[in-house]
Amino acid sequence: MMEESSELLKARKEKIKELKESGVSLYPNDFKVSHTIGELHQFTTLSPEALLEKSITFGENGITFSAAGRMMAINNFGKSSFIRFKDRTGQIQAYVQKNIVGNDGYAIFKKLDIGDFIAIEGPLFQTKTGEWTLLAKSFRLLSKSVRPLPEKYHGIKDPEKRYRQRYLDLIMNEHARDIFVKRSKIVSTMRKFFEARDFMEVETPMMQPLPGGAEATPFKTWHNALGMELFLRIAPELYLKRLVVGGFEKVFEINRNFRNEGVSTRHNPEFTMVEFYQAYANYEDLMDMTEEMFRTIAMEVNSTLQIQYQGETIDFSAKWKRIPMVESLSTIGGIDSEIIADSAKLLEFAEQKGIKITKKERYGKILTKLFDTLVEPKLIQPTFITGYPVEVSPLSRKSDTNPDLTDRFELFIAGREIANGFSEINDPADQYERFVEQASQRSEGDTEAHIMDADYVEALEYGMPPTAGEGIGIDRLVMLLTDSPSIREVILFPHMKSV
RNA sequence: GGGCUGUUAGCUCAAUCGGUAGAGCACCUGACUCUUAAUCAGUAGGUUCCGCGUUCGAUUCGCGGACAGCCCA
Repeated sequence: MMEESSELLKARKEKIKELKESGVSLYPNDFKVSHTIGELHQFTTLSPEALLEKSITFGENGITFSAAGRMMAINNFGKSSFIRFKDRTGQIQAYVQKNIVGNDGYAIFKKLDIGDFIAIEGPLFQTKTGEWTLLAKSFRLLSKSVRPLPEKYHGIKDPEKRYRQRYLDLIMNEHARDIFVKRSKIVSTMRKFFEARDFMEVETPMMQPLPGGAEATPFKTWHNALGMELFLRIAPELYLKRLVVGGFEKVFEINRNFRNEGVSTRHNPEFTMVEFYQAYANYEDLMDMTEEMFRTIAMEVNSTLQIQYQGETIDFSAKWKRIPMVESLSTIGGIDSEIIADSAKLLEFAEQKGIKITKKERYGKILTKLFDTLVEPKLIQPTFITGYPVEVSPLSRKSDTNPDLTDRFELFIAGREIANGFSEINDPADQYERFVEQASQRSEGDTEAHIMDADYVEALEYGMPPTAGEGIGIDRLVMLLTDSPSIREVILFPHMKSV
């Protein structure tokens, strides 16, 4: 890359040579800032009493501040210049005058470029338009940039470039920056939410000998020293429940899962989930807790419970609906309840709708597929769908009132699944049978069916307290709270094909 | 996996019917000590994503490929 030689790069390299010859250090490492730019702006809003108390004075003879940041704009006037520079907390203007920094100093200043990191030392004053500005008594180059930044007004727009060179996106697009600041806040708020409820954060294996806890195709890898195949985890679920067996009654893990699937506006092969497990709780307790959590996060991040998402207003405040899946198929999906009740008619109906059903797929799976296409996209407001069929819920506890259904829910917002929770199976015999059933579906060609995990069943045989657990897709939650149409907007470095 | 669209200067975008590829910003030179996308004058900057084909001539038309965006499964 360095040997690339456009006119622009040549011009910068020439300047670098001249700066070096003037004895200017291009990459010094000894400068200390006194204040962030955000703090400087705060000072300008203080009352006269507060300023007096802190001994802060403004104007040409005011006290000296030192701030540093990346130069974003230069307006040059021959013998003086206005510049804009920014740090993580904001942007401020500085005024550099030849008669203050001297002829030699100004000559060096003129060789600096947009994109360079600079330190300014001097007092704050107001320009004739009232803008607070740092008057440069002195300045210093802190780091030279060699490549020009994207255009100052239009910035960088090409999505491919924004994702591959995210640093440019973050420098130029305030909105992109805000998304990731919010993302960080969402995760930290969530973490505090759990800690306040006596949950313990844990880390379980990302490399697993048996990939489990979800229905998905895993990535494979190889451990040389152990001489064994390992899989990147598709979910932490089974390990977290082993911890509940071990006596950690409230645990959570916020981390990456990996699924060997295509990429889309909703899918990235690695994505972040929180999973949490609580002993002596059931799936209904978790629905209550989920509502509370989402409200807490929304208030912390957006200061409102009315979420604007892609033109829709999503209301987090009202009590969220809880609808059994079978009921939703008629009331929302518009399927006649007689058809739903009859397995053969249902199959016929699904085929009419163009939904592919393999011969071996059972009633519960057909229900789920119909739900995915006819109901899910219509669930805009937060809605818990409950009562998932046993066939598609190999880790969920069977309902006491209907053994074909499980004590499970999924949460849908804006037509997307965002959370999945259930009362856990703690009967080892039941779990073993479910695994056997999954294995048979696997042998019939369902490559995503769950793998028998005898080690996990053994753990259950030592006894697990009644427990409920849930997973929430962090990326999708961030999409919602930042009004982002694509998952790539909320992942710093989304996966792209190599060029 | 399928369909549609896109790829032109560092960035954002133009280019008529197939006829010497342009602009703004950035860069460079000059003027300018209160600008706010500063202004004014001038200069320079191109593998038009890659390959093949049609043609006297291809950014433009055709075929193949790469990457990306959107939609669908």
